[in-house]
Amino acid sequence: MGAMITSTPKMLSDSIRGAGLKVTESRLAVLKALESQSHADANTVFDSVKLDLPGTSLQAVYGVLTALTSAGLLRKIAPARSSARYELRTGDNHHHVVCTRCSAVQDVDCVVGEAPCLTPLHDSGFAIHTAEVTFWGLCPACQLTNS
Amino acid sequence: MGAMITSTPKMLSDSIRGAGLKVTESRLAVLKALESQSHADANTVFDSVKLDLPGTSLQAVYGVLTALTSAGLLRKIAPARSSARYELRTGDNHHHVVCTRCSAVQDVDCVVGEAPCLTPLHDSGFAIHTAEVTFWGLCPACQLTNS
DNA sequence: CACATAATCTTGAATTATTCAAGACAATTG
DNA sequence: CAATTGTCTTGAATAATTCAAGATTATGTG
Repeated sequence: MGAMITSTPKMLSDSIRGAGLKVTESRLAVLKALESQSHADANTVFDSVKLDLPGTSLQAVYGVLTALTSAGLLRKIAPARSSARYELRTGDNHHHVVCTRCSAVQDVDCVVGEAPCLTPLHDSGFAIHTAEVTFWGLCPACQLTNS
Repeated sequence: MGAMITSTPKMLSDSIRGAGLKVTESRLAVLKALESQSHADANTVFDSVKLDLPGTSLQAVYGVLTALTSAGLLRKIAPARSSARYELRTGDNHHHVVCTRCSAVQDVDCVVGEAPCLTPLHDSGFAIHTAEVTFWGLCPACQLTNS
């Protein structure tokens, strides 16, 4: 579960280049950060990136996250009440559980396997391209806290 | 679809009181606004409310929306890239389609009837109380616009 | 119905996440 | 290695939302 991917720099470079983007230190660092810590928000990614590249600005991280997201390398999730989170786009079909209290995010596989809820609708008039399922609840740690 | 509800002031008052809250002009006005325009954000609700109660502040609207939401009278939805939207809690089980371009929101019934995707999971360790499905796509109007 | 009390609203300001803009700099192409 | 275009840095702006203090009001009680 949440198996940590450990890509080589070359693999990361290739995926960035393959998406038609220039390969930069910042982009490599952001991908690396998200490999070790999925569902991180911009600020958390920023903190990780700074360890390797102290000169990096928060705005650069925002730019990289936006670029990689629209290139399809990252997936952005934005649950209510918390800042946007990012994860590597693995291609598998999973959803998220978000803690109502501390905003912790965890992956969950689709309960029903083939994701029937995600079947595109044709009667709405919308041209649907994505579906997203978010579960809300209390994470194990917050269940132990009273009130 | 999206059948407009037209409650009497008495009905609205009763539901507020029934939720253990004081009945105020602002709260009645917010509920009334959301009856005629579902999925409105705080600012839109504010504009509607001002028509009846010119002295109302935006902060009051935020307060009312928060109070009514935690009392269970409203449901708050917060799709990525757009501000939070509110709708009357009707008790039925429906989801939302959000336009990727203009952020329009529309209700959709659960594709599979009994909402299997919403079955609480027990293996995640989370105490799940809510599930939310959001579809993303282009609304009919935006499909006509060229990129 | 007047009062007390606690909830609610108003006004004004602060926060947080995120985006914009202009110029400096760096990655790819040839 | 020079040209080009994309990307990053710095500095500031925006938008949504929240906080705080005092004024006001809804509601239960006498």
